[in-house]
Amino acid sequence: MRTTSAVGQTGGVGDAESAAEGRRTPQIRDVAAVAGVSHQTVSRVLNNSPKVRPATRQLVMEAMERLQYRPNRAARALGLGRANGITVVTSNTMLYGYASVLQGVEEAARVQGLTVGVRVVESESTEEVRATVEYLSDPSTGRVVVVAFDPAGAGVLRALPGGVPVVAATEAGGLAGVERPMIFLDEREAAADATRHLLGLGHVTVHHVAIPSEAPASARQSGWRDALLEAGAAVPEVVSAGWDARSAHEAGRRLAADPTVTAILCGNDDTALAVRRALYEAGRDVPGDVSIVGFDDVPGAAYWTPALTTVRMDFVALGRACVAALTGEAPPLDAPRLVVRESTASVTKP
Amino acid sequence: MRTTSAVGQTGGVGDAESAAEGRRTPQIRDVAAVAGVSHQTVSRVLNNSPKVRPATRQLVMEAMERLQYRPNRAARALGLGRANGITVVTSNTMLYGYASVLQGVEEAARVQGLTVGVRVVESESTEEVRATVEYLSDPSTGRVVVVAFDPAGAGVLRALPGGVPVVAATEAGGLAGVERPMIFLDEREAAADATRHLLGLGHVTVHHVAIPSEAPASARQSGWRDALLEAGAAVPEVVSAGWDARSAHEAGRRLAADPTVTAILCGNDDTALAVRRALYEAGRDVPGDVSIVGFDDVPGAAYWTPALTTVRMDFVALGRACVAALTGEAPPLDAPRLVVRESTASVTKP
DNA sequence: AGCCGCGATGTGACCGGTCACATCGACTCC
DNA sequence: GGAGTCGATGTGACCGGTCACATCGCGGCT
Repeated sequence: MRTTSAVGQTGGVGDAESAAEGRRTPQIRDVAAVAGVSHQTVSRVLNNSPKVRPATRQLVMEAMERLQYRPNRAARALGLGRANGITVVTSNTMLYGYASVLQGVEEAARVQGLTVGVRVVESESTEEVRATVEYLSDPSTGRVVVVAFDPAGAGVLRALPGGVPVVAATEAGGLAGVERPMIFLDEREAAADATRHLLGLGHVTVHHVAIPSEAPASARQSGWRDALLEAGAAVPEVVSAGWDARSAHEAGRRLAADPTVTAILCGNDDTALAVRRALYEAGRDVPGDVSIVGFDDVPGAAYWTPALTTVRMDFVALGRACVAALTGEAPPLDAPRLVVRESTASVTKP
Repeated sequence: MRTTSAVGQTGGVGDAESAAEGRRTPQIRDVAAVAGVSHQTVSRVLNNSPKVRPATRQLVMEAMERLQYRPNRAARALGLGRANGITVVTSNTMLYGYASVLQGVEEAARVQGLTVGVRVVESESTEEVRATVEYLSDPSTGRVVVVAFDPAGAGVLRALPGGVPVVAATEAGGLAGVERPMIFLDEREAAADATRHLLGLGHVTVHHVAIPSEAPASARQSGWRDALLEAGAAVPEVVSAGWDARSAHEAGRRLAADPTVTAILCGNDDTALAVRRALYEAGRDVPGDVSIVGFDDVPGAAYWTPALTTVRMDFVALGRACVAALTGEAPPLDAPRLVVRESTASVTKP
């Protein structure tokens, strides 16, 4: 790729074009020569500067088209001091919430002509966090979106040096003690709605299987608790599960063993799947014997058997909002909403 | 970020360090001054060149540590001619197979110190493909992995100029008429195994719900067909579905309406979910009345009710193999394997 | 008429790495 | 003992954009 620049050697427009049509990939100076302007004017056109006469802009655009010019992102990043792109830091790319945020970021970034990078932090270990922060400390990294739904993401957010332009997608309420722009879906009220929905069906109380959370009590959990207290219902002990199906299944088994359990609010849909399985194995029907509610509304939830009652979380919009916050003004997000389907029913027992 | 270089102004090691400890982010020339070597030697250390004496290397490393030096990826990409990273081109980031490949690429790339970019092609429209190819035509893009499971990805692969270093993750068998390195999971035999498994359970024949495929007949489909022919069973017409649950559900309804259907091989697990739902709505039990088999083995499949018999596809390994192919030698991939669970059973009807 | 202001454009240095080639010293070989 | 060789290191140009600042031309104002 080491080549010689034609600048200063071209005698005129004709020469410039023939040189540009050679093997070398054209650069702004070639475009400038063909259009009969300076390289700086070409740069201005590339950056949509308003200080270019329409006629000149047209000339430059035609030259770019003729030469099949493609801007070099690396050179731009170097000159600019930082890349014109967004790096998404996440602890996972496959789980529904995380993947959806990534999807939203990509959509929004692509529309604005920004590149998208992905960096996974596998755990909250000091070493992992340090390596990730080091990676992001390169000033040419550009803007960053940290998906801080869990300790790994939160750890990166806390350790990030001040100079890095960042927005975090967090759990509802944000992260305590972090002075960074944070955006989140507030499902607290929806969790309360779900709990009230179950109580309204005649359940004496509602149990909760919690998924990992950075805060001591997630919004899902506090919405649930408040609705129970408000209704004067007993607040059962929270059962905790991890992200994996196995631990959710184990949590489900514990609840299935207790005959007084008739309603369960699960931390997410994946958890609900495993809990439902555990209930099935214990011979308890859903929703005949036990009602369950999930969180997220994964694409297949409506096609479960029975179809899952859950809270719809628009993580894609969350991702888009993060990009908006990084490049301008973040729009307000719609609040998550309970979607009632078939996995919840009235208590049938005497 | 516009700053002045200290090169040529530093009088000695002491000066160099104090200058470097100033506000400016250090560059290799600062590290060189502190270590008492040339900037080129620092560059060699960064690139693990064997031509550096261990003692010298040690000196440079200490200087980097002391100055908290972070290499600038943009500058490196510019000098090198291309970025030291991998861009994943995919039509989706949320569907299981696509997300898994991305995960695998990220894992492998991170280990090698490569950056990972994501670019979504939403459709196979000329405009979308053109924009994506243009994006990738920037020489500073670096290496590319195209996830070509569908027409959109395949379109990009076909339109990509020759100079771009690329590897494609494709359907089994690769893409006809494409002269590019292609890597894939060959599930043909597993599809045949699944079909034989069902026939062995006493089913007269097996129906197939196909998901979108770039080839006229996917490996899943041909493995299925061959196993049927081999056993002398009738080959029913293939029912096609899209990626969305709705179309899979519709396909399921058509099959559920036919009382002779007792075994269905679904194009993937998501499809199986919707098909199972359609069977349920028609009052047909799984696996009592109808046996179903999926493809992929999504994380929750073992926790379905009934647990899904499916073919395990290691897409993460596929992603890792793509990176390996781009940076060295691609390892052989394990063949997909049928995992028998609860959704398949013997025919009980008289 | 002459001066000023301002929009449009041009000039040259600069971002922070890498590359090609020069240099230097020790060691081998005849 | 002098020339040749080779490994380790240094020097300066270069990658392709952007930035700060200079310049140019033209209309309005006194």
